[in-house]
Amino acid sequence: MNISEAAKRSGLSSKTIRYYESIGLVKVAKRSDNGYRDYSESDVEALRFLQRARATGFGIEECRQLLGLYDNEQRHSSHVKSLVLEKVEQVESQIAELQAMRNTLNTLASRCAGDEGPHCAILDELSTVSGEESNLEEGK
Amino acid sequence: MNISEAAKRSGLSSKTIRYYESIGLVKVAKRSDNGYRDYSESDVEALRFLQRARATGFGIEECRQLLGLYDNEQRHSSHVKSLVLEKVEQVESQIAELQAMRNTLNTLASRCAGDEGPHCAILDELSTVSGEESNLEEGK
DNA sequence: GCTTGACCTTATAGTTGCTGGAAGCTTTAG
DNA sequence: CTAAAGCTTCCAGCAACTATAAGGTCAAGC
Repeated sequence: MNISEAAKRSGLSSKTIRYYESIGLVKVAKRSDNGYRDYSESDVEALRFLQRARATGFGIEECRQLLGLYDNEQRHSSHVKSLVLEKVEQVESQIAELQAMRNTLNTLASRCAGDEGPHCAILDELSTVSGEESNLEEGK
Repeated sequence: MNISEAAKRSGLSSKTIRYYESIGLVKVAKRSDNGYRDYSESDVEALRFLQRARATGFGIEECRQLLGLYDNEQRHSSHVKSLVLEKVEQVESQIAELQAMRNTLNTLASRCAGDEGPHCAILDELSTVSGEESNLEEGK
């Protein structure tokens, strides 16, 4: 099957598939007589695996590891599990960062009248010299 | 003051300050006789504003808008507030995405024995054809 | 047989927000 | 006087693609 069919079935774009090939994340596709890439079902399986792993938050290099384990009959499932648990931690710390941001933003918004006038507590806070009594971080 | 002093006071790096100048986010700094950039207190104030806004989650283009409002005596605080509230929404949807990811990862991990054997539910799930009864998304 | 349009190919550049390094000034400390 | 630190500019690179250009191929319709 041609690349666009493989794209449709894997959920990746054709561009992304070529890109993954170019960085060696998937093996080089075999070519038809016309020079087009030609994919088999098992190629699509690997592509779908990647699509899922990426959507689940794994980076390219982590996908490379996962794919290596996927292809390795000698793997230990504990190894796979630890990659996943490590990723959970990373995702959780990202969540915490974003929550802190959201709290700061909400605090800023709550202090601003949001009217026709030019005075704005948000701008005041953003320009405040660190160390002045603003307590922005505390989300009061 | 020289750039490294401005960097220290604003919380940005010298590189970042030069970068902001190069993309027109801050006005071109005036130069001393030796060709070094020379910053005033009010320059530092703008830089600090940017440092805060970036840390609070605003992108470069959003910072440009905020800075425009900061410098505009005719602004309406409602305009600033709506920028902030829009950002809150963006941050919240990012949080939701990451939480979904985390749930998926936890579900994956919980199904994997994590032992010496090669069988691994995580790899099975990641390679499952969409539409088969896995219910990964539902985080069961 | 020819055209049209969809699909394929490669190669290159752009995205975001910086960071790092090279090569070459000036200034400062010993 | 010399060495180190600090400044300058410009170019490359990071992640993970996406967009664009310029071209080859294929299937359908006339």
